[in-house]
Amino acid sequence: MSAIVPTWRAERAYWKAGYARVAGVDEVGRGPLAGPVVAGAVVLKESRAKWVKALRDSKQLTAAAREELAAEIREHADWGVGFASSHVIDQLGIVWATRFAMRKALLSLREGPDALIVDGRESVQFSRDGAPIEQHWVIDGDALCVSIAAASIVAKVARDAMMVDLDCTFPGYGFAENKGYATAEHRAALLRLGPTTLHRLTWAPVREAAELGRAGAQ
DNA sequence: TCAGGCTGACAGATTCCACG
DNA sequence: CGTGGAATCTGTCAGCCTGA
Repeated sequence: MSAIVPTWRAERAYWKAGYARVAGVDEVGRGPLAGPVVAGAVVLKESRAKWVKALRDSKQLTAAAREELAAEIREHADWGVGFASSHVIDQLGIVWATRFAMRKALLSLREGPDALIVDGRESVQFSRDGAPIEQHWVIDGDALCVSIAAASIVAKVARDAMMVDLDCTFPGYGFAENKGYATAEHRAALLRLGPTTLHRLTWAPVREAAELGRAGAQ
């Protein structure tokens, strides 16, 4: 992994153009077999520019560093998270569920944003009070853009906490460790215990486990 | 000309291995 | 021990190609 450091370039361009509240948006939890997809939205202040040193792609941070940064973001920035359950993912598909979670994250901000910097490839137009919001999509944005990196950290920490809680509700799958991802242990538990309401039934490994469970029961 | 299929690029993440 | 790269898994989408 090259040492790419996120920059304020996109935010500064918007600030210069008169957009005061620029929200970075990112989602986590697209790949797992179980659990929700979670989106984060963060509006950073220009005065917090020192964060550029600490903020990186959430995947490149240790869990402790993520927790620490998430606490700082929650204290000093306007932030929100949105969820789309596994049921919504099965109903809408992962892409629309992701957009649904992003919309909820934006709605949970204290104030509506003037402009958005969104991780990914342009796929949807977000709006505020019925009017389209100025938006800029950045591929690999969590590694390139500070606001998106902050949003990815908030979303990741929120989702991890949720999966730890759900580990108590659905013991035996190791959600606290695997966060719903298809580790060998999780796959083995899926075959042994069958899918729960947390599992994405449209995902092939989950569907196969459900079918094997049904065949075994017959 | 148009519909359908294929391919590659993109998103999320984990695991394993090599290297400094 | 920490870091980085490759391979792996999931799904969506845009663009190109092919055949009717």
